[in-house]
Amino acid sequence: MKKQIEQLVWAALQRLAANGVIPQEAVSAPKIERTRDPKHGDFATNTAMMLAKPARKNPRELAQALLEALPASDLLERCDIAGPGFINFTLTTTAYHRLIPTILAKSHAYGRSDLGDGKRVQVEFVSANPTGPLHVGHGRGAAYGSVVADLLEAVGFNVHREYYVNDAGRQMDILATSIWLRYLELCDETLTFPANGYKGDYVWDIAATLHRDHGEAYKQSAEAVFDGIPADEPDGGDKEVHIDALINQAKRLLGDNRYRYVFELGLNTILDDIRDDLSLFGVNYDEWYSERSLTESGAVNKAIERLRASNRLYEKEGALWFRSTDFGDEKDRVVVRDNGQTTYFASDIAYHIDKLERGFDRVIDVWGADHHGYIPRVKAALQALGDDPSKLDVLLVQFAILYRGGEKVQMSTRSGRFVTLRALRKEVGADAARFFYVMRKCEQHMDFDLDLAKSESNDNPVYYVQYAHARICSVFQQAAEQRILFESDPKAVNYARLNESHEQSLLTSLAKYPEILETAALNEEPHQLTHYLRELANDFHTYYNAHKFLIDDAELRNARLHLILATRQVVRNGLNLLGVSAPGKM
RNA sequence: GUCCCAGUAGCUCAGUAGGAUAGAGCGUCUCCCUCCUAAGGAGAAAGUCGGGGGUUCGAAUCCUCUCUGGGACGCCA
Repeated sequence: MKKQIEQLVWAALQRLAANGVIPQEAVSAPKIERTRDPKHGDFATNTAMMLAKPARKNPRELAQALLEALPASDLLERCDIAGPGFINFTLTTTAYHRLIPTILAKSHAYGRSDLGDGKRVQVEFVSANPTGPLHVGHGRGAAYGSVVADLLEAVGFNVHREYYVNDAGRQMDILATSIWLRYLELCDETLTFPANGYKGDYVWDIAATLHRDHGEAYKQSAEAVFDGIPADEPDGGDKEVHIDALINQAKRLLGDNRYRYVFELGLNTILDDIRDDLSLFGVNYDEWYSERSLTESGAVNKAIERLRASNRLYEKEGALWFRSTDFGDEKDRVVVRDNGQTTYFASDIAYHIDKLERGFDRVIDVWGADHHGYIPRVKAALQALGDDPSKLDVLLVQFAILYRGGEKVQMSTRSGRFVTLRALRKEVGADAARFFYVMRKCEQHMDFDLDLAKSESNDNPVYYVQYAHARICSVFQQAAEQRILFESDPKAVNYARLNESHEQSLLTSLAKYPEILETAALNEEPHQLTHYLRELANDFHTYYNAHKFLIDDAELRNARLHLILATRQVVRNGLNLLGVSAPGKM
């Protein structure tokens, strides 16, 4: 509907420009918006006020000229000039009534568009290190990223969903070593577990698998393992030095093959768990991209060589630095450490080059807000290599801070004290969790009150929206049970009978849906959709309380039933995009 | 110290590519089930949009200064 008005105003502007009323160069796409107050009609534009200055005319006069140039349309009931020069458009009720059969015909496709023109967009999200189960912080990125991806797809982008698997690097070595030490404990060895090791129960589980499958084939005495290892932090040492020494010891004592086996066992077990967890959360990927593959394919070295060739690298204190300050970063960054190992940043450069080489028109990274300092250096690297950094958009998701009993819940993967996404899902359900997560703008800090989320109270807006859907289903259930006749052809219904104000506001809300999808998708703001659904549900519940649908007047009954059928379709479409179920019964 | 985010009703938050009288939910206070699910609805009270300047026909929205809170600033990943 909005688009149609836009086209009308655009045509009028062209006509005025052709007649020399306004300068051609001042003409731009008119801004049409929904009015807040129904007294102002359905849509309004401030175009006349915007053009008043370049046209050297009084805004109201210009508005009048614009109205006279407006092509005729059966969409419009009337157009008025109001206030300082607004033009208000009031649509005919038939325009709204026509919406019902349109929605029912389009069904699940109602609201979708081809705005994105099939452009290829990659959305990378979650990408948590596979060193432990996902926790509730990852959950927000998962819900947000997947809804953004779905929204973009709904407005016509070709979307590729990707998880970057950090399957190389020191954290993974720490995990492998932690598993092995727990395994030794299962072999009745007595040892002091390192302060910096992974202490979660899942580490015990993986160690138990190793013990069950291989008995004591991986056993070494605790004395041998800790021989010559510098002190841990509680004993006055450095925990980082301590754990690094233990990693080296594990590699030496186990040998390459056996160490690799433990490492892979840990990686695969946890990755499987993450895959399973996300899939049960309604989050699915097109690709799981391995960090290690970048090293193995030589992509990391190639990226470093390219930087070297473009003269952006220098050596200092034994390390190799990238001069990111040339591109606005605060300080230069290391790509190869003094011990010869490439940094995580080096892999990330290679990864982002690879993303652009794969031909995406746009690349979206969903990161935790703690990574914000990381953006300039990645963009700097892309720029240094002649890529277009504006193709990369990084969306930062603020942490969800958990509260339990009014107290902040401390989280740390390493210590094993965290609330997993899996636990949250089991407690509050995937529907409520997803809805909650995307209810807030991503850059907004979020207080996630576990007690509130756990209590299945009616405070939870997801129930409110789902209830609207279930209620409509229930009406049709009743109609069937009472053998009430229902005209099955939406085109054979007399919608002119819908003249209650409740019906009008419900129709207005239904008409807004495509507009909401568009702005929610283009601004990467899923919360707009959750708010919209709440309003739509509110319109329906109000209507439900004010009027009865299963009435004797067959003509009116059919009109009303089709209206709520269309409403159900839109509620269902919206919930579906959020990855939330639309139950037929509650 | 530098950077990022936030500050709107008692609480949690929408609204910000400038638009008409700033909106919801929760909480509080009144009402509504012989009626398609009361997990609902109707109504009321509640605001110096952190503060000061500026830009203009018009500012919660843009600029500037300032106050307050949260976070980030490794040859970690």
